[in-house]
Formats: sequence, C-alpha cells, structure tokens
Amino acid sequence: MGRGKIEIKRIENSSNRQVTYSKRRNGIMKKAKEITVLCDAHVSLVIFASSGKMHEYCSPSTTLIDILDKYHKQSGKRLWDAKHENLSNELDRIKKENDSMQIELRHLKGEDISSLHHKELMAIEDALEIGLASVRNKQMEFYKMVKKNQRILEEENKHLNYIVHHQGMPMEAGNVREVESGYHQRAVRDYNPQMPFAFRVQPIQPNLQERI
Amino acid sequence: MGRGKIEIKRIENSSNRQVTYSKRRNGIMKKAKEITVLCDAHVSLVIFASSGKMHEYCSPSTTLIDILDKYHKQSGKRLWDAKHENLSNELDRIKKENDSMQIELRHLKGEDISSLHHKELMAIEDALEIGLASVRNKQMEFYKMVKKNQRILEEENKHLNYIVHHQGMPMEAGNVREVESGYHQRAVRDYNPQMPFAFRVQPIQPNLQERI
DNA sequence: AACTATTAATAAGG
DNA sequence: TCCTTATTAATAGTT
Repeated sequence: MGRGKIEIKRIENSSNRQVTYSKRRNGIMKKAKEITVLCDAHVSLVIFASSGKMHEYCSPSTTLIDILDKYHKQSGKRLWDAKHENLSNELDRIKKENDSMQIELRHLKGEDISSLHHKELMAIEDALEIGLASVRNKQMEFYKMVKKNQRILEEENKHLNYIVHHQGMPMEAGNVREVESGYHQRAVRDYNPQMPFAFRVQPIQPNLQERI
Repeated sequence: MGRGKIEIKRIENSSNRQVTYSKRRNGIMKKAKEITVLCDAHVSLVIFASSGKMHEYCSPSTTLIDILDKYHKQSGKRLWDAKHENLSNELDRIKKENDSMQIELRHLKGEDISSLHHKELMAIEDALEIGLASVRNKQMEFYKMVKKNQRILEEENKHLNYIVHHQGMPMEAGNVREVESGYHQRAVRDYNPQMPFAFRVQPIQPNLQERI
C-alpha cells in the first residue's frame, strides 16, 4: 500500500526506517483504538522504537495492570512473579531472622524456657549476667558522676556559707535559693547532656545505693 | 476499506462484531509483526475479546517481561509494583520490627547502652533480673529433680549393697557395673525426655551448687 | 471461509 | 515532521 510494494524485511536506510516506523506505529495505534471501539476488545499495545523511545496504547476502561493481570491468569505465564521472587525471598529470610530473634528475646526474658536443655539455660544465664553487669556498670558510672557532682556542690556550698556568714552579708531565703541554683547550673554544665535529668537536680536514686 | 465505509463505534450485531474482531485482530497482529521486522521495533500486544479470549504478540528477541521492564523504566508508572506494594510494605514493617528487636536484644546483652537514660537502664535491669530469676528457677527445678533422683539411687544402692553383702552373693566387678547401669536406666525413666543428658548420668553441675 | 468492491494505509517524494 | 499521491493492503459486506 504505497507507491510500490515493499518486502517485509528490515529497512536498511535509517531515515526511511524511522519514517516508516512513525507511520506504521500511528497506523497500529489507530487500529488498536478502532478494534477497541468496534468490538469491545481490551487492548494493550507497547511499542519501543529501536532508538528506545516508547509509545503505548491501552484501551480505556482498563489499565495495563488489569490487562496483565488477565494475561497472567490466562497464559499461566508468570511475568512479574520473577520480580516478586526476590522480594518474597527476602521477606522469608527476614521473617526467619525475626522469629529467631523473638525466641532469643523471650528466652532472655525468662519466657518459654521450659523446653530448654541445661546447656541452653546456662548460656542464657551467662548472657543475662553479662548484660546485668554491663547495665549496672553503666549505672555505677552515673552514680559516681552524681556523687562527684554532689561533693563539688557541697564544698562550694560550704565555702559560700563561710563567706556569707563571716563577711556578715545579710541575705534573705530567696536569694540563697537563687545562688544555690546558680551553683547547680554551673556544676551540671560539665555533664553529658544525655545524662538523665533525674541525676542533674534530684538526689541520688535510693535504689542505686542498695545495689552498689 | 470494505464494501462500504463504517463508523468507528461499537458494532451492535454480535456475530458481525465477532467476525470483525477476528479479522482486525489478525490485521493488527500482522502489522505488529511487520513493524517489528521493518523497523527493529519491540512490540508487545495483548488483546482480549469481549468474550475474554486472549491473543498476544510479542516481538521475537524480547519477552513481555523485558518490555514491561522497559515500560516501567520509561513511563515511571508502577504496574506490577502495585502488586509488589503489599509485599514491600510487609517487608518494611518486618524490617522495622527486626531493627527494634535487635536493639532490644543488644540492650539486654548490655551492648549499646551508653546512650540510654536512667529509666531505660532501670527497665532493662528489671527485665534482666526477671529473666535471670526465671532461668535460675528452672534450673533449680532440674537440680531438685536430680537431687531426688540421686537420693532414690543412693537408697536403692544401700539396700542392694545390704542384700549383696549380707546374703554373701559373690559378684565380679563387671557384674556390678551392669547392675548399676541398670538402676540408672530405671531411675531415669521417670524424667522428662527433654531433660539435659548431663543430668541423667553425670553428677550435679558444680556451678549450680554455687548459685543456689 | 472465500470473494471482491471499496476504503484505508502507507511508500516515495517534496 | 507534515503534505501529497500513487499504489498496495485491509476489510465490510456478500456468497
């Protein structure tokens, strides 16, 4: 259908090929639309030029996903399941990891241990002891820091008290509080900001004392 | 292109529609093949008749998956990612769960605790103490069972010794071993099969003694 | 399914 | 890429 008949084989002339591609692509698109309308068909058409440029047609009232879904059902061919597989495998892997961690967690919390053997119990006990030692060690650090801070405060306090009383400076209760809080702030400045607030202002936690 | 011009609208006559569908479907397929050959194009064509019957064409040298993959890259549209989404979401969710469990595990093992606040440390310590108590409780059960078993064995032993020595039955060393192992087996029969092997034959674990 | 008159697509050229 | 046009290809209606 043209000025001459052509053989159906690759058009070697690049620009001719390009032109023909463009024309025929439009032709197919048109045909696709027509069959859609005329015959209630559902069509998905995706064309890539050799240049890589893409054109597509998908009948209205459907989506490519629908089409592919139906394709999937009818052909039995997998398609994106191959893509799924990786994700699915990873999911399985992580689920297993999750399960074993969950079990380990339970065991460390002393749950579900009735079926464990002696060696396993020992291992858990060891882990717990190590953890406990580490946690208490950390708390000890806090405790020492607090102690030190308090000692500094007390010394400063004593010193100031000395000054106040021996230099005969009259002060009201409110002023004293103000000065004291000033000391607190100064002393606290050196601390790690992550240190719990409780340690900065309040006295030592009573249960820390019991443990040390 | 026929005996008369037709309007591009749904063909109401069902059998006409069916015939036209068949003819035009072949036409499009042919066109698809032609453009593939003539212009080095990659074509994917999927057509569903209103009856639901499917036909497809995919250029040789590619697969539908390849085409869809390229489609995905170029259009940015999701496609089967929509299908993926559930899986992907679940993966994310489980990964998060995983992470938090991992952190909790580390904390219970006394790792990565330097940034924790006092309250958090206390909570971990409590959990560890509970876990430790539970584990030791369980071991205590074993210990008691072993103790009881041993007591029973000792009594039986004493009794048998009495019989052997007072009835003057001469026995060789080999026979004694045989008898003893027989006792062991009998006594062990009452145990939970999950009980660690160590308890069944060997004496009490020395470190259990220290702990109780 | 085959036929064929007619329309539609398009190759070549501008 | 778009227009034109000669020519081929597709196909609607018929058998």
